Amino acid sequence: MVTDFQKLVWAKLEEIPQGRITSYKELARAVGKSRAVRAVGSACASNPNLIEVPCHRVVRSDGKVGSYRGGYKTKIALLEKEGISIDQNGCVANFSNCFHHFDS
DNA sequence: CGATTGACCGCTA
DNA sequence: TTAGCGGCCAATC
Repeated sequence: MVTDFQKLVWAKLEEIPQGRITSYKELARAVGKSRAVRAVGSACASNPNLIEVPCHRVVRSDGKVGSYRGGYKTKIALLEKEGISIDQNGCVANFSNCFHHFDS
């Protein structure tokens, strides 16, 4: 089932330009629920369009890439393909540099 | 319809 | 400074 909340989250994801990333917290704030970070995760976890929707551009606010529906390594591979560098600790190298902030 | 889980965040020890 | 616990919102079983 596709709810309005999910569509809202996915819509925000598409606003992220290529080579940029965002965090679940920022994404939650963008949809008007800054405390619903876990809900955003659930919404993306149920995302049927892993390629169509750039859900791999979403990372944790502490700098780590977090997890991914299609697998941890797959997320890293996609991010590197977008130009994002990931270190051995599973953290985004250019985190602050490539971070995308929403208007809201 | 009620309970549990999950791609998390922030505070406390 | 690092590790652990509780809380939050939605989706899924």
